[in-house]
Amino acid sequence: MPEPPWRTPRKDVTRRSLSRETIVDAALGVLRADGIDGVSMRRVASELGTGPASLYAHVAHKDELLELLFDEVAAEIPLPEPDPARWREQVTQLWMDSRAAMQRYRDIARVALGSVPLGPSSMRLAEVTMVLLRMGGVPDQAVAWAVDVVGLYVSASAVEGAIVEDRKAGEGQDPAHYYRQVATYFASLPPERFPTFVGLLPLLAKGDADERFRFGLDLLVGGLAALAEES
Amino acid sequence: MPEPPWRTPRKDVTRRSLSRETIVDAALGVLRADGIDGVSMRRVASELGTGPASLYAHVAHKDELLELLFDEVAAEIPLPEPDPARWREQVTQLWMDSRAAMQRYRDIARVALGSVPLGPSSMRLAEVTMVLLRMGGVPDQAVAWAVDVVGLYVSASAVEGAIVEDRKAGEGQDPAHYYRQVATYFASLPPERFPTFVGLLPLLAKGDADERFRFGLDLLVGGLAALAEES
DNA sequence: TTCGGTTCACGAACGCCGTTCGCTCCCCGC
DNA sequence: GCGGGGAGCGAACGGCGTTCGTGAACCGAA
Repeated sequence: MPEPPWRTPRKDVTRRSLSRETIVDAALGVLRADGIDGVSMRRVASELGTGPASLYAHVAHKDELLELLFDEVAAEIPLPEPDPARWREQVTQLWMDSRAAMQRYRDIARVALGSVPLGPSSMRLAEVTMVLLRMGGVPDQAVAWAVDVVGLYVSASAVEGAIVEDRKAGEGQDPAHYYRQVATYFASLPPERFPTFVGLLPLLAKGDADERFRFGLDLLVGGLAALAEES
Repeated sequence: MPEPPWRTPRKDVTRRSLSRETIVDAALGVLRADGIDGVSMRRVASELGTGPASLYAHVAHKDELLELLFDEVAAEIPLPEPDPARWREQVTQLWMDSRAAMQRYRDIARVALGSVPLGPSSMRLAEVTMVLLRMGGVPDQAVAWAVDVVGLYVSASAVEGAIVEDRKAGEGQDPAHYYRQVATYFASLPPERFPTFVGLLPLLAKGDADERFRFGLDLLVGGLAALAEES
């Protein structure tokens, strides 16, 4: 039913429609579609049919929005019911799940590396991690530091994964193109200057991102287990 | 000696004055002064008395400039003369030196996490790392993956260090202000929801950045050494 | 020595960005 | 019924990376 033309047109959008929640939801959508660089105040606002200024009533600045976003992702990480007999398996799984959750949201991990995550879900994650490690007999000081160290490793790995994923999809259409480029570069290296590197080339490319992540994770968890035993 | 006013004024800057080297030098200066966010094409150009367009004759885009910058920093990392008897000590030192070099240039480490460093100095670093690990008897596949994993950890730790450093210096003048803020937040956490976290609070704050970095590094190197022995 | 071509320098502009200002208008409590 | 506070938002500020087109400087050939 069209309005008579002499009526002053009213916005059909219900007023008071914005909220932290709707904003974060919209931002999550943009994040999934275009990655963290796509998440601009303007873009999120236009997704909600408004301008960037409107967001500032609900969010102090972009960084705050990004932290809310990260915590939303952290909320998706499944937390285990701590079982003393399987602590090692459980921490490993928890951290693999953390990385997987970040990977699902492109390069959201960059947020974690650009600030100390202090949201409720991030804190719960830290709490559960500590419980598991303590249960395994890891010394308290090591527990405290391990949360930090492993968080760093998991986030960094997720960031790297997102970059490679983007590079594969970027500009060209052939996902293998990026690998071929790097492989060509490596193959062109002077063997007399980089003998070991060139010698290990086939092994460098081996394994997918998950395997390589798992390798580092096992080193860290193994080290923590060793600390637990010697104490 | 002033010019007669009827002469068309000439630029007193010698033409052909720009080069990759002068640009990278200027950018390094900005980096030290204002961190990576201060390094904009405009800022670097104005440091050289010109406009941003002039840089594009020597550098394809900003990312390329940042990679050149990173490699310059990597060149400052002292490389050891490999000694089989001291391989473990030497890798540890090498990685601590890597982190220190990045720390000297604020948040340059963000560049390493935002791309795979392939510059000559970065490659030399990888080569030497591999030589040391192989010398220690670490299995080849582990050597190949370890370069990646440890690089991630070192860079991530440097990024985190730079953030904390910036937060300490940021806006307020009191460096302790930031710590007090975080401590207050932690102290306000409900102990019934985060019992372990709150219980370990004193230990979380313990140790400076170097000690905490060293902790994670020892976990990784220890894990690699264990792999070396069992093979 | 002159002349053409190539290369570098660079002013101006395009289309983004985060954030602020100030105005309008709605909703809630009185 | 009404006043005040807060949400919504158009416009603007100052910054960004990058491109385009113009012009000056240099170099080799004629």
